[in-house]
Amino acid sequence: MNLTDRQKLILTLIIHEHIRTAQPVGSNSLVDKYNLAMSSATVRNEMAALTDCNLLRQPHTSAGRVPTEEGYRFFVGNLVGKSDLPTNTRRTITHQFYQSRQDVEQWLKLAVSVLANQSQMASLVTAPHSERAVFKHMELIATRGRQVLMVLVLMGGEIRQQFISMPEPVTQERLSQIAGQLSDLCVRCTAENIARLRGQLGPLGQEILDILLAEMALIEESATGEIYLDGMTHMLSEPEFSESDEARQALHILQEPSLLQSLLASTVMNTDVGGIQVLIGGEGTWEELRQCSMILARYGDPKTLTGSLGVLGPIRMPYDRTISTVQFVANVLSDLVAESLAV
Amino acid sequence: MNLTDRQKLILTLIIHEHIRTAQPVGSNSLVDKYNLAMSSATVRNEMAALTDCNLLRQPHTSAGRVPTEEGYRFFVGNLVGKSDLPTNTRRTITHQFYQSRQDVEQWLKLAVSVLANQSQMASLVTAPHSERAVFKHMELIATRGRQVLMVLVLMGGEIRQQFISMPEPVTQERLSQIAGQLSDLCVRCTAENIARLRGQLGPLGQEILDILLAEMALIEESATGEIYLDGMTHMLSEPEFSESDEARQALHILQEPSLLQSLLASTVMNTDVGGIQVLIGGEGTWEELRQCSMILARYGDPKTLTGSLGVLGPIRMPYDRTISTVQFVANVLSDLVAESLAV
DNA sequence: TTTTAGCACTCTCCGAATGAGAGTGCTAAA
DNA sequence: TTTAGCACTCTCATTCGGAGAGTGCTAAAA
Repeated sequence: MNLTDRQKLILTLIIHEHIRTAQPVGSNSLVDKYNLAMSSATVRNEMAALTDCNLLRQPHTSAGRVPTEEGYRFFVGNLVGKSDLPTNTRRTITHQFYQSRQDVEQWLKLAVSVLANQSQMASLVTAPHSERAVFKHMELIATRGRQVLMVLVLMGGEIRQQFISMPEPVTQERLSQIAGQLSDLCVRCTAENIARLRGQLGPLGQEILDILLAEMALIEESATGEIYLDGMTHMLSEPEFSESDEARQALHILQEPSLLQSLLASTVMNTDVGGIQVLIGGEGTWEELRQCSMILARYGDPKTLTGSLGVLGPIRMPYDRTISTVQFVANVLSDLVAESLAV
Repeated sequence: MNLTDRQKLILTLIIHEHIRTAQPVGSNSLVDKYNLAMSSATVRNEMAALTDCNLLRQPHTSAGRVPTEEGYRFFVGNLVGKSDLPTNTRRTITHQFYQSRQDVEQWLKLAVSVLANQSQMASLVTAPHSERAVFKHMELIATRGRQVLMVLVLMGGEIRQQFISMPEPVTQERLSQIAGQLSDLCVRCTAENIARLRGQLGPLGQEILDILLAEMALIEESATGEIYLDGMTHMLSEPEFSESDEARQALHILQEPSLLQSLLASTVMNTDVGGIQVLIGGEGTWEELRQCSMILARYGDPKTLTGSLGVLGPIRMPYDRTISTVQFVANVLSDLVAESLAV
């Protein structure tokens, strides 16, 4: 796709103008608004050329032009600059993170809310997660009746918990003893190694071992950590979603964990930490996202713990600013993860 | 409000018909559809009377009638029967709960999803929560670096956890020792009693004690447990929310935890377990809910642990069926809580 | 060769006019 | 007390006719 500088300029301006107004952009209004040093006829000729390249599209004869998905893709790939977030915005965000409790859950909630507020779109963050589950420590805590909470800590620092129901009430002392014993035996072990312990324990220990194994298998299977969402209602204020049926489809993808996981698995999970992925109009694969774009990034420590985050909005979104925001928040989270990994 | 039986019948039929069609109901179509043994003129007279009582309303002269909020309130209060849920629906729901893991979190997620699916509306469930926080047990678990997870169990079985950041790395043995010591000292104590221990511990113990106290204060302050939501997208398919602006306002209330908590606090929290509260059109207080109704209930064990649950939908909702559903799910959850309280 | 002025043409988006349809309230008779 | 009949009202969908915005093409200007 070889475009002249003037064509690139005109494409960029049309995209900016369309993002601002959500309306088709005409040659006259473009020349007027940006004081271009050429006539509207010239612009019209260039527009016709861009339309031939499939970068622009006319909703109908005698309407202005609207960027196509391909147009947006070209814009994002070639024309969008590395616009940094304003310094004071960055400071505000950083400040919020340092003010919050030193607590992964708090960070993630804050991150998803910052993304939603800054971008005015729907946002998501997944908790950091490691592919290999290596045992570090476990606790068993009596809650009430025969219900016991099992807390499992993995080497990366990831935490999982699950309630289990004992066949009969067990005292906290006994639970602590079993947990201590298992912790000693299993430390630094993967699920396979732990499986070899079967038969070396009492009946109660055996039962808990099985649950532990099941949980570790579950962790290794699952592609992501817990999913946090925010800003869903922002979608509803965009004009393209005023017919709420369009919005429903897109929001449905976010709210259905299995759908969202497979979406993430086939896109951003293949990206390196620090990289950004831009999904425009569902890219032909995701029917429900035909009207939407997503900007996704990966954060964390590549070797140990990684998670995904991103925003979902209309195709007509301010890509430069949004990409910077996503990138910045991803970096902040990566730093926080690194910091908490360091002793 | 004294209505003749015939007026009650006509009001009921109009409400049913309006719920079905979302349209104003006219006298002729009503007589036709239900084969009434009276003429449309008679119906018209009764409709005029009901309009005088503020139970019906005309969107404009020469349109049919639409129930007013007051009309719905009268209907719900006086005319709606105790329609039980169909047996096989009840069986399906119960079955789902018994198939799920014995885990409070799983139960709540299932409950909120059952409510959403059965009612085809937005639904919410809050985790069971007790007003008084009485200490039962605590654990401290090293995760990574200086991050430590504090798990706090209250007498009712409620669990809270929080990450804390130690000034320097601490071994798991030391943490377990402190946790054991504190657990022994604090068992069955309220926050005030625990506060008296200040000064009787080493510096590290002291620090953890302070965090423990802060957490217990937080628990006593908070009105509800964690909030689970589901079915938000159902709202968007109702015709009254096709202009998505209306939907945004209502969904916003659900997604803003503080708003939702104060809404619950001023309504269903005053209800006894087993009771049902129906909020129609925001009841003049909740501007954002002017177009909505909520059906709320309280579940759990009145003395120890209670939570709220309910659905949010358009005013024009099938109250009888929805009330039964909410009530049934509340009972199921109450049973599960009671069962897990029993040893 | 490139740019631009001019112009005919196209398509959407109101606003007004119109008629069909549904529903009402009133009156007078059953 | 109920009902048939009727005049009246209001919405809704349709049609029609500019006004406005924008295009593509052509021929002249740079």
